[in-house]
Amino acid sequence: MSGAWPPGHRIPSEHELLKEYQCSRMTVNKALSALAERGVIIRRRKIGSFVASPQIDRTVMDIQDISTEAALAGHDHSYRILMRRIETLDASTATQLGETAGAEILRVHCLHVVDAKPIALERRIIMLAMVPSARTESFAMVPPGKWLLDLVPWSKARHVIRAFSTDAVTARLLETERGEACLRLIRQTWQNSHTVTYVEIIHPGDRFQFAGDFHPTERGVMDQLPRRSIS
Amino acid sequence: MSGAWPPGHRIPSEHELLKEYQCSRMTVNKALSALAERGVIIRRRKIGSFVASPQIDRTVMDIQDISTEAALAGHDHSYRILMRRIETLDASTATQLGETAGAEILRVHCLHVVDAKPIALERRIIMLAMVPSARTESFAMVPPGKWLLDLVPWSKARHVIRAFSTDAVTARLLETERGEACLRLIRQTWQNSHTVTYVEIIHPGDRFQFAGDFHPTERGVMDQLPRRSIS
DNA sequence: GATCCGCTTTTGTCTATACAAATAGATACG
DNA sequence: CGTATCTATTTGTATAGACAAAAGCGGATC
Repeated sequence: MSGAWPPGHRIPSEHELLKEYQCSRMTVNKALSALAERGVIIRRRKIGSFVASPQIDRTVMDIQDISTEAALAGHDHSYRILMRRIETLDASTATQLGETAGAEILRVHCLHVVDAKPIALERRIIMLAMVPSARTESFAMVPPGKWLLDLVPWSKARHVIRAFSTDAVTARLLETERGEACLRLIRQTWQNSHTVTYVEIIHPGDRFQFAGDFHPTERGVMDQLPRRSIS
Repeated sequence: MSGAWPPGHRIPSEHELLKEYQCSRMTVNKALSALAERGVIIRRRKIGSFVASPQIDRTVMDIQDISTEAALAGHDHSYRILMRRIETLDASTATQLGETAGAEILRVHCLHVVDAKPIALERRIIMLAMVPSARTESFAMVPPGKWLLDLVPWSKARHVIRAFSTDAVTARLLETERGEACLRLIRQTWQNSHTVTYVEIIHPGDRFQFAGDFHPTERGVMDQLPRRSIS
């Protein structure tokens, strides 16, 4: 990490390292495997281990549930259910989600308020086949995001972040100017290749950002600190 | 991952698993440690291992160099250097970067064009103390992002994604409407706690998004596929 | 000269064993 | 009853040894 060995430089073999550090091969191997997993080095049998080119900037972003996040940051969070309706999936939305039309869904719209300011507008679709208990849940006590995370395990998630100019309705709800730049986070969550939920969360651009740190060396690539902060 | 064990459920101890799977404890331990590193389970001595609550959605985003990315996607990429100037760091920028004022920097502005459409406006600061060879580099052949990645190893990076309404200058360069919502990616890269480069990349909102997938189970959390796509 | 075979190096993975660290629960003690 | 100590369990980490898999290299064979 000092940069003394440039990308492509061959690092000592396990055998050389175990002599240098006076430890067993398993120990050296574990360390090098961890580096390889983090993409710091590349290893090939018979060839050796090489410093990887950091061509690809990987960053780990924690995109948390809003209520949890606000609580962690010591902010006051509340929310209001704007809409809650059981529908069947129309053809175009079904295609978008990769599901079949006609499936029963629960549509929930929800406005999140932190420190008396609207911070997010959440538009969510919950597949009732995957989450039957949502049918009778009012979300009066627990917001839908948190409720789902606590209850339904998921095996795959996809996040997309886009920019978005507010339309009149969104601007009014978020108490911003119409046309204001917003961040739009789209998340689809699956369990065994079935969609569990699809959610669009719109954040006012002047009050929100997503952040991620990447430190290849520090213990636990996944154990990094702050990701998304309320500004 | 099937969901049969809900979050908080205690999974069998290493000793029970090695009996079940007829393998050594090291093998079981390696598997469980890998799951713990990915955040699928939580392990505590004497207590046991438990299915983690997937409260925190982690997503890995590859935020690549634009030219590399365009090449991968089979798009035609070109760029134009708009400005290239050696300056000294003023007080407010120095504070922003966490560096000391007066340091020599190279400021480079660059417009990236993919398939004849402007796709990104890059405003970059390179710390000349960390990258002395940048002083004589014209960036005529290789864009600054790629040039830096190939040459200078980094040990830490921070990414911030924000929404941004274009001002008149930016809108003209990106050939969009003024006030159009844009994605603004800010990246600061360090080498041993010294800033190497700071860059702001502004993407037109209608042509860009950031995406990330997360599959906790699949081999290599870091080996996932596409992150940022040109739409 | 081309192809195949075997040798060597290096990583990948497993086993069996050992001891350390954390800590819940039981026990002893004041 | 409260506190300290002991014990058992479970994870964390290390060692030494073994064999497998990939792949470069050299030599034998045709």
